[in-house]
Amino acid sequence: MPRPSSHSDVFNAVADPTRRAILDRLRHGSAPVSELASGFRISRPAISKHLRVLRGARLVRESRHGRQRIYQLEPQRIKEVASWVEQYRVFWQHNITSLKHHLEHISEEKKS
Amino acid sequence: MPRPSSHSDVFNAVADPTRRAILDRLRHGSAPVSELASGFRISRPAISKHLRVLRGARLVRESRHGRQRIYQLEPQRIKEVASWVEQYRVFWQHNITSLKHHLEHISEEKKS
DNA sequence: TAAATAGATAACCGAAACGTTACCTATCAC
DNA sequence: GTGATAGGTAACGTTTCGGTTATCTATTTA
Repeated sequence: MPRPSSHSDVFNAVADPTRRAILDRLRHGSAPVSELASGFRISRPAISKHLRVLRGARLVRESRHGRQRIYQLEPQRIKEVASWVEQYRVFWQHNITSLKHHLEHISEEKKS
Repeated sequence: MPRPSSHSDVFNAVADPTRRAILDRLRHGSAPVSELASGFRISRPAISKHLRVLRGARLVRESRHGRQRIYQLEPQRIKEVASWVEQYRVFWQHNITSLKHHLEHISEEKKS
């Protein structure tokens, strides 16, 4: 019995390399679907599905201009990933002293 | 024809909420499997599988002590996620001026 | 109005993900 | 040695994912 997986989860949206590539492309400016699709060998319906996931996660926004749909980066929710990751920074910086202090700080918080 | 998906991909490993919870637990210190599993309602084999994925992504390390296997955080590869996310910081900080400068800098790079 | 273009949706398929139960191996305690 | 404990592996089922082709709608252009 698998979990619902929330479908609008940012971590999940960002897990796929094609979707990350789309976001990376959008960092350089908004673009219509055809231009986004041109960078990949997969079919356009496949791109449409990826865009739907990105929309669901509210990582992009769609606006219509004529028969084109312009996609735009909406980066606010990437902060969720950023703040999760930040909690690990002290660990990979392998400054033993600061790590020790950090862990001591945690156990202090537990006590209170 | 789905992509190979690399299986040791950090983004993929981190996409699952149970695996993130395991990593979060390990930030507070190493722990044997039984202790890691006690926080979840899913079966221990399921936990074992998640741990295998985390090992595959080299996000954790296993060391054996008697019949216990102690899992330890190995946070170096989270840097990959961090550096990807960092590229978006300028966007969510919605400082229009800095964003404009940023995009101009990009187009300068394109020309060269 | 008719044809072309931009793109989404539907139906389908194979593979992977995630869970389960059953079983196996290794170590510890009696 | 025997039983209990720690934890991995195997086999299996269901759901989700990521891709495809075919079809549909909306807009633009001739």
